[in-house]
Amino acid sequence: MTEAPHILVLDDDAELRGLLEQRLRGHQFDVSLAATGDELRTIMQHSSIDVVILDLMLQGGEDGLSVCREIRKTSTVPIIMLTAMNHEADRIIGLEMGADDYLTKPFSDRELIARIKAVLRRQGYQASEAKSLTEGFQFSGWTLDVQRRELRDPDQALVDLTSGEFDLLSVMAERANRLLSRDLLIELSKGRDADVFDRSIDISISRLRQKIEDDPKNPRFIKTIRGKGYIFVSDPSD
Amino acid sequence: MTEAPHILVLDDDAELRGLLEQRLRGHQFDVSLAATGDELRTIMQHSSIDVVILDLMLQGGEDGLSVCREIRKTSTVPIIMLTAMNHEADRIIGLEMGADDYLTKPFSDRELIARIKAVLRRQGYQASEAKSLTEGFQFSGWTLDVQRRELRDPDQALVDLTSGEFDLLSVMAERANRLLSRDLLIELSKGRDADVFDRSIDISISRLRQKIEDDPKNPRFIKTIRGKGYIFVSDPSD
DNA sequence: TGTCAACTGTTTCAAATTATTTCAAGGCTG
DNA sequence: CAGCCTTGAAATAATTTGAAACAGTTGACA
Repeated sequence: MTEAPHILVLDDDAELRGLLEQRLRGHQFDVSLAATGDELRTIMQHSSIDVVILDLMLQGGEDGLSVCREIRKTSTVPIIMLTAMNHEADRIIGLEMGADDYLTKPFSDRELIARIKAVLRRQGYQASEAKSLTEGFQFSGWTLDVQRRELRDPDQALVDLTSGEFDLLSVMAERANRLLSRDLLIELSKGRDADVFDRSIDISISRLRQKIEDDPKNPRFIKTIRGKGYIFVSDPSD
Repeated sequence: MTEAPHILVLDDDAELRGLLEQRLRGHQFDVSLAATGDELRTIMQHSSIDVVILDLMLQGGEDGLSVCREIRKTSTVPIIMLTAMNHEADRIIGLEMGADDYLTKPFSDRELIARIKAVLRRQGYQASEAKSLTEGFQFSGWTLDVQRRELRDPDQALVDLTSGEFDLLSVMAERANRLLSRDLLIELSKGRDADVFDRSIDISISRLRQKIEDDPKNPRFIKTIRGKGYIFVSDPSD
């Protein structure tokens, strides 16, 4: 029996906070509320959060995007942004900053719940990301075992990855279905900052594709987003 | 089980308002009423609306078209306009302003209900607009999977789209059956403002047509509206 | 009805971006 | 220390995109 997912809501509007709390509890979620970025930080340091709901527009010096970016420095928790306007620019910016989905105000309970469940499903929710560290990742029959540092294909055959390739794949699998910039990938997988002409990630991606893609020219898993980076598409649904 | 779609009616004629409310409720819709643009704004800010029904002719400073345009700045909710005259110009103007359909007064319940159901179906009614980001779009047997960034034709064959083509098709599918200006398309799909002589969208459209239209010279999905822009028709009847 | 200007469609080509190969430096193993 | 492996820089190839040019269409207006 899995426990209820724990949702953290950051919004400076007390009324909306209360409303969200009520609705989410009604749908069997655990809920924590924060009015400021500081409160959010405190809560995240002390409890295990499964989804963060962030208002794009906060009063005071803060805004949702910088909070989002900050969360992303230390966590891969799914983030859903709330936006006032349904403007596609918001979407692009939000997703580039590392949000997983967004919702336009006003929204119905139904919509919100659907999105929460969708991001949880997409991230392969298993009781608070505890699984990823201990057991690894699964995608379309493949298994990435972080402990043993082994990758197995759908026939359970070992796929020989170099250390660097394994690190890159881990980092991407851990952030599946998100846009990942080259800079971020270099930082996360190679532990150094990228300089302006750093294209080493392209080479690593290319080598990884040769090993895990059926048809490396038409990759299923590692998609290129021109001008932005890459997305590792995992597929909990099949 | 899905909730009843929520219809918002804006009309300054109290009698017609009451009549519409009664009829719509009789057909299992949720109904909200507004007599002025201000009322409409208030309601839209606080509840999640699935269809707006707008009278083209309002008294006072406002008219339906400007209200329509204003709604379109922040929302993709389907709009049905009511017009007094059966004049083709009205229709064109209405579509230009972003309406999804229109009805000439007088009209029967049956017609109104049919139009409402039609726009809901066209938008792929599924808990308002919640579906788009997480699930994707379907049109005439085709499948656009936003998550995987893949397009499949009716035979489920993968259609190879470039990053830019995919983005363009996504924003068009998200706003299917609406007039989309070049400027809007550039902003939404390329995330930048259009220059005066920017015709990059034409080229992208042309390339997209080569890939998804049976006969690119007589496109079924992507229609050109001379002097205005393009419309993505999600379910061409011919 | 014919003409013309405005508008749209398509091709061509070059710049920008991404993919892959080649190769050498450095690391690791035996 | 020789041989093999890994990695990334440099070079090269391939792809994507949009500007420019040209072709085709449409509709206004004489």
